Amino acid sequence: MLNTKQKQRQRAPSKRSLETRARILDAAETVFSEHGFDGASIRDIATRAGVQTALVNHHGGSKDELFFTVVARRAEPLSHLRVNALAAREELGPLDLRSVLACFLEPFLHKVFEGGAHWRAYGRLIAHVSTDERWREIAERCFDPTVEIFITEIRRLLPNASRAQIGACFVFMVSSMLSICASLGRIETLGRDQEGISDSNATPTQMIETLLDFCEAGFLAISPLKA
Amino acid sequence: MLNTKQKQRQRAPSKRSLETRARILDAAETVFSEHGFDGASIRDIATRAGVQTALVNHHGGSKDELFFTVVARRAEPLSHLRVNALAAREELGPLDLRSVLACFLEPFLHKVFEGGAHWRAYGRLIAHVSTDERWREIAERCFDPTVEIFITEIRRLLPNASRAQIGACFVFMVSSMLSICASLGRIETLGRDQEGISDSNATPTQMIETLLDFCEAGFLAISPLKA
DNA sequence: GTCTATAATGAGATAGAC
DNA sequence: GTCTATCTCATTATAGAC
Repeated sequence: MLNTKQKQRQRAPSKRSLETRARILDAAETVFSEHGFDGASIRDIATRAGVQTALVNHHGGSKDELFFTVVARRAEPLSHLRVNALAAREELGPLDLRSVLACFLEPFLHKVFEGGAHWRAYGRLIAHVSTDERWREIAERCFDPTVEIFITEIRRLLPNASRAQIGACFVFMVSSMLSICASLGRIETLGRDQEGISDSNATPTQMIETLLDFCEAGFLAISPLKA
Repeated sequence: MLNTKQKQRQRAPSKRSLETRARILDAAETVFSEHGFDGASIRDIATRAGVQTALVNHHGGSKDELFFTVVARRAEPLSHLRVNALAAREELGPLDLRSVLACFLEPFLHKVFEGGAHWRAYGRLIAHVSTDERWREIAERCFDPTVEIFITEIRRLLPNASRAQIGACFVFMVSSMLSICASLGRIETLGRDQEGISDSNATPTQMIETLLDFCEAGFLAISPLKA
């Protein structure tokens, strides 16, 4: 299903073609994020992009290929942001656990909160990808190389935790991170009391801090300090 | 979409009818859990149940109604397991945070790990429900009454944490719990080193303990002990 | 590259016989 | 309650004109 070979382009595509392609990918990102893979239709995508359905196939290939392209498109810049954040932090002195987790979580969540509607849609899209075994291969190809780098750092910082525990906690952390994209409304609902009164407006910054507090403490809890 | 009114039954359904209905709901549960709502087809469900497609509509109503029925069917017994666990634990003495979280997480995860293929499928199904805003209403009706009980207890135990923080952490916890259903394979992959060697076989019991460690510490981290 | 038109398939739902 | 047969509609994908 995931035949993702690139077509050999004979010539550099025209500017107009590139714009159309970008519009189609943007539209696909939005529609996939709202309805999931099966619930999205090429027609919806074409309508939103303002083109004909045939053009979606022309630029995006099959529906499967289009989905992969949309997920992969932002995965690479995201990976760079994460790795660069880690490298920049390493310049400042020895890494601690919280910094490592922050370098993984913050680039993504900053984009989701402040990167505009496209990144917000992308966040929901990745939440879909993460709950469907069908897209495991996409997740592995797009995200696991970066994840391995961070897990290696965490293992170094938590030598007394087992690999299985660290792997499990990393998945817990990613799921929690994605729940901010997929379930923000639910977080806000549960943050109110029965009269619907919230005792604090949860800003994006506060939400990221809460997630970091939660995950940092969670990782430390599985690492017995006395070996 | 979520018109869930019950048909007025004129007569008690026959035993055979009830069995057919159960087979259809079981099949729907499996197919929905594997392909999501949009990816599942009434025809798949009928084939798996060994009946004609018309029978699926007859017993399950529309596809939407069928989906709601499948999610709600196990939500009620699950809610009772959770509330009963909390009540039983309260008999033994004052509640602590870990016990409250365990009474929420363990009934579900015990069923997922030991309750057979149906509960395993149900776990994956709920993971789907939780990442799709479209099913918020189902989640609220089926699960939020129980969630409110547990959040009330947690607030009592963590008086210095804000409601917003507790709500967020509860969503993190639920997401982490569901990741065990939806991403068990990914947890196992990330728990190995690059040679594919795992340093500990993660049993269900160990995984539940890891999740409890992670979440308990996470909640405590957002509760400043000195007011 | 872009469009119109259509092919080919599969979907959910239902009417009506038994 | 169950089954056969079918209706109606939406889907992906492509062929071919411009």
